[in-house]
Amino acid sequence: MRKFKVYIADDHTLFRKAMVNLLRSFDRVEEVKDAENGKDLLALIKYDVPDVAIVDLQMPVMDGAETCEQIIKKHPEVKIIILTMHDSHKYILHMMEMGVHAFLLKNTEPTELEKAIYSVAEKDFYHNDLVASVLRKNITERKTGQRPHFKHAEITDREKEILILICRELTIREIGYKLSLSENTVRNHRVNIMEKIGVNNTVGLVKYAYDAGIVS
Amino acid sequence: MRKFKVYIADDHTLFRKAMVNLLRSFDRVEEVKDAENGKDLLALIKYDVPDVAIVDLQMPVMDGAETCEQIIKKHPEVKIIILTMHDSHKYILHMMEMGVHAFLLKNTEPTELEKAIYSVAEKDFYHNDLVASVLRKNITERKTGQRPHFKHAEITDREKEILILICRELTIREIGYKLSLSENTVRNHRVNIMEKIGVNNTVGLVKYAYDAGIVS
DNA sequence: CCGGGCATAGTATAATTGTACTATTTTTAT
DNA sequence: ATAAAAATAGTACAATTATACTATGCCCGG
Repeated sequence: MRKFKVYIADDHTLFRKAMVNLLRSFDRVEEVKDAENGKDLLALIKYDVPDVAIVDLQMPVMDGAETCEQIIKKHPEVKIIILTMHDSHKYILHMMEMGVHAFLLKNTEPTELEKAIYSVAEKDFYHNDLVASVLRKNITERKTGQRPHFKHAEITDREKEILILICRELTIREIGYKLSLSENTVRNHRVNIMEKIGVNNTVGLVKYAYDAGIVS
Repeated sequence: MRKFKVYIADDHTLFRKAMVNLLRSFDRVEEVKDAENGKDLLALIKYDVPDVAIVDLQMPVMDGAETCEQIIKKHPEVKIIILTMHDSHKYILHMMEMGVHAFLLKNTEPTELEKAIYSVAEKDFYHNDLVASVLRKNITERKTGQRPHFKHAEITDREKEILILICRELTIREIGYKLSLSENTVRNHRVNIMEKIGVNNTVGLVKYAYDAGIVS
């Protein structure tokens, strides 16, 4: 039986350290390292490549999506398991397209995590209910034509910057002033974000920002 | 050296189970039980009273605040440690008044958690930077008169109901229709919530709901 | 039985957000 | 080098939210 090297990135120290304990208790995990954000995880990987990387979607400094993109680009042999708080379909689909190997909610059982680790390491993908529901929903929506064809939730850096300021309770005017932009420009970015993530009001924006780990 | 019984409530199974492992590794912790929400925790306590209860602030079914209120009322001898994701001052102050014994961010070191457990069990309160900053900020705000005197963040049930619907991206009109209320009534509730929690726009509302565990 | 908080509902106005476009320049990727 | 994507800025109008009040009936605790 092969044994695996597993790295984990999560900004919540308590959770992360507890997870390290848990992972070490798994029979076929032989080495565990942890990082508190995506950047540090990448540094670890550069130094020594693991079999599996467990990445929290919600992280400051470098969020889960960006981290995965980097890992896949530089080390495609590393299998990635995403941990997420909420089963927000939008970016899960996006990340599946990116080539992530598993998605787990933070309220799964430890044994399921263990299964997922072995599955991605050996069979490349771990298929669970979360993934199934995302796929099903995507099909349904495409069929009924709701949210026409799912514009990818690929927020640009500028858009992310503005989203963060929105979440700091700044108005369009204040953001314009802060970034030395016309109010119209800010408004346009705002609209573009809303279209990309498929919402139509402020509430949707803030929820997305939370769920995607853009704000914490 | 006395040893302690510790219970933990958190809806994220992975985190909770990992925490159970961690807690069991502490020298002076002799027994650990876990519950996935406030209700279950109360049931456990009813059956057998622990020395310390660790409660996640963000929980569905019965949120942290409500859970603590119940514990303090029925079992004042149980020491309570609140775990919170974000250092949102507002309800920390409120919960301090309620008589909670410690506040820890989820990104503290395991050793600090250990210290906190022993401290609350023996000395009744664990004082850390988070608590200090909340107290300091409260003093400052009272002095400068911002947010006049801190109206308690005690959202009523009706208000909570409306807040939840706001977070589901419903407009005032839609909420009014859904609850068979006048739009004006809904608007008034909305304003009252905003005043109670000290925000002045939708973004603040949604962030509060997230941080307080009212929505997940 | 009385005050206070709560839920209800109203009026009126200001401010901000949401929708729907066009258009120019800059940056990026092939 | 060129096409696509991103960032910039604009106009105009509709819809919603935010602010600031008044007012009434209800229920609960002292």
